[in-house]
Amino acid sequence: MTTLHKPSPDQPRPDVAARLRQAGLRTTRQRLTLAEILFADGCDRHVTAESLFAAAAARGTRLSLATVYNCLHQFTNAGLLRIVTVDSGRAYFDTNLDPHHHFYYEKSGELQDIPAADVAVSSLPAAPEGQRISRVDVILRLDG
Amino acid sequence: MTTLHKPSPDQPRPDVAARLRQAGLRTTRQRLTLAEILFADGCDRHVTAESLFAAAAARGTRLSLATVYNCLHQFTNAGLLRIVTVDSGRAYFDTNLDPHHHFYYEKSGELQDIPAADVAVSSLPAAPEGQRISRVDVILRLDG
DNA sequence: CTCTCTGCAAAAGGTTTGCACGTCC
DNA sequence: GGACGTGCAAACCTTTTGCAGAGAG
Repeated sequence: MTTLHKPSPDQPRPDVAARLRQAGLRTTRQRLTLAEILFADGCDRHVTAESLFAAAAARGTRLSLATVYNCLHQFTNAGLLRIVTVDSGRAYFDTNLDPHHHFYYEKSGELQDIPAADVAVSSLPAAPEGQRISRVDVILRLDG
Repeated sequence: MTTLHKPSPDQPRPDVAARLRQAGLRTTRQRLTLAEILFADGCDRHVTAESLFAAAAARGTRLSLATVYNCLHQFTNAGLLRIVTVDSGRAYFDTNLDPHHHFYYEKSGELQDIPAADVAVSSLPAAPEGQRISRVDVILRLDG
């Protein structure tokens, strides 16, 4: 049996904990909570620091906003998240690591994935001398 | 001959002043200075509020950063500029209004235009129900 | 003369940092 | 026990706002 004397609301699933360890991150309570929210069901998520903080608060975990920022960057550096830049003033973090693109609802600030296959970028210019293209971002802005 | 008694360093060219008036904006000293920097030579420019502020200061015009922000938004609303979002935390303004895309040098923060013709986006997904695609942004991120 | 723009300072986000304390291994 | 993470508050940076005074038409 597992630890029975601590029926916390953010009881981590083993795969989430393993995922953190594989990424070289210690499995602290706060990281497990955030990882659980982000990765547990395998769905693609787009979060901001603020929205993730709210989600953690909603499930009863007490942690500070600074820790959310720290964890988001640690997860990003560990290759568990990537940053989507669609708005100067707010950073979005995306759990979907495969190449893909985004719809951005400018009114609501929502993001929606577009599978890479749905956008055919058939020709690209060469990178300038001495440069390497690290990523191709396609953003379809929706004004409705 | 034109006004000789005022050899100011930001003597506006007539076309810049006309451009402001056509856009429905009063030709104030500050706007003329900024418009001169942005539009005078017809080259495409990418500025941030801070860089434009510095450019204005460099040519000896005294104006406040808040005014630069105000003017940038006024120019944008008047259709003289557009915003390029490549970095959450800083807004770039682009004098090139034609459809086109961007190289973004992540190290230096520089932007470089890519003509629309150089990027062939041959298929796009349909906009979600009730939505309209207001813009397609393609950003090629360079890490060098 | 009126209406709008500007300047300033202050506030408002969002994000980062420094340091003492706590906790994972 | 030692290294690493966390919490808090304060700092930071970019951007916005409110209001009094200046300038354009």
